[in-house]
Amino acid sequence: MDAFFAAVEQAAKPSLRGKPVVVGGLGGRGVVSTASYEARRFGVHSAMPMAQARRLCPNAAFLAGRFPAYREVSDIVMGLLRELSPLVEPLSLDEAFVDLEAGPYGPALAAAGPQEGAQLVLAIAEDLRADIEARTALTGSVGAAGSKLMAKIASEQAKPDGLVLIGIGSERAVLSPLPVRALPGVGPATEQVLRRAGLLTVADLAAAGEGELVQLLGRAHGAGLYATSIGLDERPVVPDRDAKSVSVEDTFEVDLADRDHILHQVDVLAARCVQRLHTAGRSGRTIVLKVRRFDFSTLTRSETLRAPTDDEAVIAETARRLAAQVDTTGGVRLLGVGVSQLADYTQEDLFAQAAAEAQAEAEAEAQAQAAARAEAAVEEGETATGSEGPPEPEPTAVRGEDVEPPAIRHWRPGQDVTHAQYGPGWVQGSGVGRVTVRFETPYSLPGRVRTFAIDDPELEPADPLPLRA
DNA sequence: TCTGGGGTCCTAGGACCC
DNA sequence: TCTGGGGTCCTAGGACCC
Repeated sequence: MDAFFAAVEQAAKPSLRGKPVVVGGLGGRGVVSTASYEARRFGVHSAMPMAQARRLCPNAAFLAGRFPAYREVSDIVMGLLRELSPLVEPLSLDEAFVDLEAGPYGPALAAAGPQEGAQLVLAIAEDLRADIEARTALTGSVGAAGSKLMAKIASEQAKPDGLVLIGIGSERAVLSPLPVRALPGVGPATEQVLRRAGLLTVADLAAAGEGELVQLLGRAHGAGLYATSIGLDERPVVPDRDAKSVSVEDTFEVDLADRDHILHQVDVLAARCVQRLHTAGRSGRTIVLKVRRFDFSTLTRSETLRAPTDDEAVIAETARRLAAQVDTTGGVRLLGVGVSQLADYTQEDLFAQAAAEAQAEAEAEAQAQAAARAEAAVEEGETATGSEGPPEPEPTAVRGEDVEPPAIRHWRPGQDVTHAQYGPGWVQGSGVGRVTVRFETPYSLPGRVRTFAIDDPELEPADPLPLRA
């Protein structure tokens, strides 16, 4: 999808169509998620600090993201892709690989010669783009080719609102003149290494040979990049990848200096992480704490438990223990809590959990016996919570902590609202006790603006409207 | 007004084991 | 007695992607 978040905003908000729109973190430390093409003309791009974006393009609309709305659109688009094949591999909310040969067009594609095959693929892709536009009011771009690698490159060339097919056999001709940076997996660091070795284009990489690239970049990266440079990519399209980790993190508006403050935030993050873990129905063995200090130096500390857990108390306690190990003098800019080594069950799966704990205990006992000769294990702090106990892990008591008292209403730019008298609209801005709302919908003409007191009882948050009625 | 948040994969060293 | 060799797990960090 083209400039996805910004395009959703423009589709939802008629007054923003054709105008620069920047979606991202609006706080002092925010960065740009997506800039509309109008904003890109001013030099605004993803990952740029929001402050810089405001300097470059002060007249843009700066909006906080509305992820539920983006997910709704994404679901529609992914659904259209799944009509083309069961093998759909999403890369993000707005991008996916589709293996057409595995779908209803597979037999026709297999039977067709190269020319007819290409024509058929182009026809499928144009139909898809039309369907996307009809269903979402947004434009998408399609890259078609014989591998993920080339399809990705084709889609880059197709943006915005385009379609590019790279024919079988023309891979190397397309790749050769590209700068190395155009290849997936080549970021700033790799580009520098290659540039110092005099390798600027993909043709240079192919000419250098696998040996030299491995020398420069290491085993996996070097060999992978060489294969890429000659257009070799056999990776299958893999749908439904299971997540391998779950994490949450927060950058604070002001660095945290106080230890108790830091530990409290670790608790808050652990609770959010566990929430996500529960939603996913997973548990994990390794707890990771991430700390970014005042000077942007970033470190992680992790601890692997004997068995997977999704218990908030265990995860929070572990994260706090890890936090106690790091030097936070000077202040902390970001904290994160994550869980990896995920397993497929939750605490509700008592059988599975009991089995895992029994096994873990058996292993621990075996280890203890093997180590019987050695010194008394001092470090054993892990409470062996007996799985015999009353199997009643109802999620009752733990809740209270993260329930905040109803705060003063906070209106975020871009947020959907509805007014008892004026109907649906969105927050254009707020401050000094007032909130400005533009009353328009995806299907209306550009609407007009009205200002209210922030606690106006007639004004309420609302759900996003579909982009197509 | 410097630099988000959620991920993936790879490397490298040390522990530990056979 | 000069300390092989390989496999796996754990930890920490870094590059990269959207």
